[in-house]
Amino acid sequence: MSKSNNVYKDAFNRCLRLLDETKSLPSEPELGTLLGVSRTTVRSILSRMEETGLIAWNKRSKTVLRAPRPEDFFPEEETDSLAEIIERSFMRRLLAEGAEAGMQINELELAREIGVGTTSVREFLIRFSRFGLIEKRRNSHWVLKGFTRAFALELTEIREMFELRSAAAFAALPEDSAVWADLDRLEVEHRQLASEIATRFNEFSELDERFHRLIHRASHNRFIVDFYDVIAMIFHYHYQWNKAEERQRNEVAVQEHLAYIAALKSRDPGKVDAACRKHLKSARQTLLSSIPEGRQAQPA
Amino acid sequence: MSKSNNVYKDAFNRCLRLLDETKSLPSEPELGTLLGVSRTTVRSILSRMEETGLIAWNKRSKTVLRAPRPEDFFPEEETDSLAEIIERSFMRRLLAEGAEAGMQINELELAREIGVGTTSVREFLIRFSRFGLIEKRRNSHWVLKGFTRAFALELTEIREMFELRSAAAFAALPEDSAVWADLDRLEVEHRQLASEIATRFNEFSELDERFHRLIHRASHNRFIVDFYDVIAMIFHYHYQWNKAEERQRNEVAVQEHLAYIAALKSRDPGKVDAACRKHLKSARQTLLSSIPEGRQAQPA
DNA sequence: AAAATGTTTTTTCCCGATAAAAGACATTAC
DNA sequence: GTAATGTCTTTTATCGGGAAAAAACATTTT
Repeated sequence: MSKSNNVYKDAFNRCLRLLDETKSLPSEPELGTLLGVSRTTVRSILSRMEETGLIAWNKRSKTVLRAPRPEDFFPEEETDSLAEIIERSFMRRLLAEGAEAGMQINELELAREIGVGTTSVREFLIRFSRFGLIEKRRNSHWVLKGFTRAFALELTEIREMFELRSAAAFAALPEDSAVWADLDRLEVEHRQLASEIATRFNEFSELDERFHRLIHRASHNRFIVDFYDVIAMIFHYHYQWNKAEERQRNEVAVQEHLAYIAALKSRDPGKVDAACRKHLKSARQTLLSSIPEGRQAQPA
Repeated sequence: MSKSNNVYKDAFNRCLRLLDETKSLPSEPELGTLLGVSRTTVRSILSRMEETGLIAWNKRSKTVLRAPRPEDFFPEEETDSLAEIIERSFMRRLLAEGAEAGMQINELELAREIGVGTTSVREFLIRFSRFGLIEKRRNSHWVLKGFTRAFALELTEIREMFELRSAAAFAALPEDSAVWADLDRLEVEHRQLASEIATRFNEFSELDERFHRLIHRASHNRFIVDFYDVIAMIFHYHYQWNKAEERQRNEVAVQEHLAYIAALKSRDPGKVDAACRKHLKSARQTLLSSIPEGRQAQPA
């Protein structure tokens, strides 16, 4: 078993959802673009859909025969890529108790525990290293630096530097730039979410990420844009395992975003700076307050 | 052949140079620390030294029998790690003519060309991706973004942001911090180099890196410190293949560094900021002027 | 002839295996 | 009894191979 077919399975599931909407499927290249996979994979999907009686397939005609049933779908867990599986396992360990700074990370042990080859674990660790949480000793093990208070402070320092600059660049964008329409759409989504915050507060994370990425993109600097990956990763996992006060936290953040959006639309540098600072400050507070006090770096 | 023994060969060569200085070698653990390798490797080295009549080895006594001869050394090219070999080959391609933005990068082709396994190339590309010059298409090839004017501008933008902040932090460091002694030493080295610039101008690169790293370290922020890797890599390769006006360029830079050092020692924030800005500005100019005009990003 | 389908080739992703190197444990020397 | 040496075990670095997925090429359909 050298490579799982999760790409196929995931695309198959997504394709099933398309069946509900139409009576017949489009051409193979079109489906490929739609699903983000190659024609090879599209044809595998169509083959199986034909076999299981979902469609009748003859060259260009792909007629839907019946609606998909729950058992037609591949199980969710089989649609994840190896990288995602490894990332999740690793993050669970990292944020769990007992993951102290200075700890060694063993590729072989990780691989065995997760049930994957060492190559995949190595590649993951190399990719992950840019988040600043682990460090490699040449020809030897990785060292965990730990999700410490220091890490959070260093992260937010850069974030604030980058976002203040991006926000200023955003506000200076010409009137006819497409970003203003994007911002308007995000504003509407924020208002909707604000009005139903009691039930939909957990949808904030995703909106938050889209909003900040839009702002960072205005910097037109790949290093700033890429750095948001670090922030997004930390927030994603950290809040996934730390639900305390989530609702109230998000309620406050939505309002801050709305003020921030208003400031951007005013295009007044002073107002933008103030609104941005205010939001970043409370974001930092939230992150810091959720780091256990005991989680300190060990002396080297 | 699964792994080359370049660690051993490199450490062996370095150990040979130690023979000149002493009549007998220290203990195995001590040698290990000195050479930065494990005892296992130290023992391999000692074995060979005994075999080739360089030392007499019996338990604790390791007496030097003769001075090392040129033929005792392993060839230089056998002491490089695979990662270094791949990096050099890749950078040569990248900075050569014809490496246009948008070009595809083929792991298999690279591996065959360099004569290594695909795994090593993959790992290299993942590590290299943080430099912002290449980008991965999921389940598909890498795309070259190219060493363009835009790249240089984005890089220097961050560099300037980080270095101004680091320099300010540096100047604010307490009198008894160890960095002031480090700075003094660097100042002496700068003065020495300045006085012999006509013959030693090519030693500037290394000094430059040590100087800027010292400053960046004052930020106490891992993201700032790590970002210097990007700068160092670009400067290293770029100047290696671009020797135009090297002497004059370095002569100017040394003087700027000396002014910068003086400003830091004055601990006057205004002076530090001015000296830092001046140096960064000329560094940016130098980098930009050396990028061929034709090297522009292609429309997506 | 443009765009689809059918077929073949190439590349990516991932595993298992193996030598190099590190690390751990046992024993000896000072 | 500390610190070295001697020996054994584990981990890392790297390759080759094979299935999944992409990409390229050939053929047909509209």
